[in-house]
Amino acid sequence: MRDEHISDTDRVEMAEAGESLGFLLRIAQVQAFANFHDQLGKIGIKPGEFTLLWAIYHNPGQKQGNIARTLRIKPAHMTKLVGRQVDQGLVTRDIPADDRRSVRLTLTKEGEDYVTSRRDAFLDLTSTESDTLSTEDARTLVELLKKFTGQNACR
Amino acid sequence: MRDEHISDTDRVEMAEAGESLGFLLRIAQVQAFANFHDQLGKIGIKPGEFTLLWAIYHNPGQKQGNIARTLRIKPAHMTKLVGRQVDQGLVTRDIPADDRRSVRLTLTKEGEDYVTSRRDAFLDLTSTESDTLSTEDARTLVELLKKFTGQNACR
DNA sequence: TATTGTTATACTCTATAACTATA
DNA sequence: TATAGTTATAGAGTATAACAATA
Repeated sequence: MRDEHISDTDRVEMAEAGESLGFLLRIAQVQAFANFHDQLGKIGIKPGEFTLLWAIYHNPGQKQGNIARTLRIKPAHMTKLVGRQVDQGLVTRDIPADDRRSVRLTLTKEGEDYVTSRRDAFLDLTSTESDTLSTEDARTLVELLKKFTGQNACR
Repeated sequence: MRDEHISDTDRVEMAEAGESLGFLLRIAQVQAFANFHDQLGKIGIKPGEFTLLWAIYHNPGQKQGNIARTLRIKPAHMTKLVGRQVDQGLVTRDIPADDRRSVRLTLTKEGEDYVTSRRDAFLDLTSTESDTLSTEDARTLVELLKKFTGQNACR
């Protein structure tokens, strides 16, 4: 099974791992973020941070835990992320009377302005990420990823 | 465009971002790694670490930089990763006479044993990652990701 | 001058567990 | 007892820039 030779070209062979979903997803994600990051940096957006603001914008008053689960952010990290955005004046925390354990998140006026002013740049990027794929392939890829992650299913 | 209501269910709406390749790739990767990590942890494998050993195993004597580029590992981080594996006695560095700037990586006997003993467990996991997809969909997804990342193209 | 890799620093994210307070 | 979130700590990964050695 072992490649019994010394690599003499620049081509790196990944054997069975080259067919692995986990491996390919990691590579693809890093690649998508490379484009993403380059562009977003210019307009002062960090992917993770903006995605969180985006989620709160579209789900005002949603429970912190639900947003964290959707974005696959761990509770401990979520606390820090939210805290940072509260400090920046972009987000407010509210403790609802009906369940005083939970925290509901809403954007401040500044937070809304932050999102709306960067919305177009953000969406432009997320839609033009796939230079190497045809429109049709990109759509199929997105649909399969949605299925895989359950983002289109009820939770 | 804004959702003008207070979220009253646990469902989190991502609007246009829910169609974004970057967003979905991140979610998918975290999800794939959750399964992956749970299982691999039991047999003492870290995904990134094992993937690097796997790449060296299949490309003995390959230049460090080429492997790093394939795995999308940054040079600075690669130096540390390789150093750790050299310290563990799994990898050896060689400076070739024809280009004394470069480093060629090879597994030691211990490194080869490490990979071969965990090979089946690793491949079992990478092939059974996709519970939520049909075999056909999983195959399509893998092919599209390969196309997107250029893993099947020459470099 | 350009390339290969190293060092150093700071930051982001993850993993884990112990903890508070509420239910 | 279970759930929602917090705090604290350690580690993994990334970004960046300055650097040495070699081509």
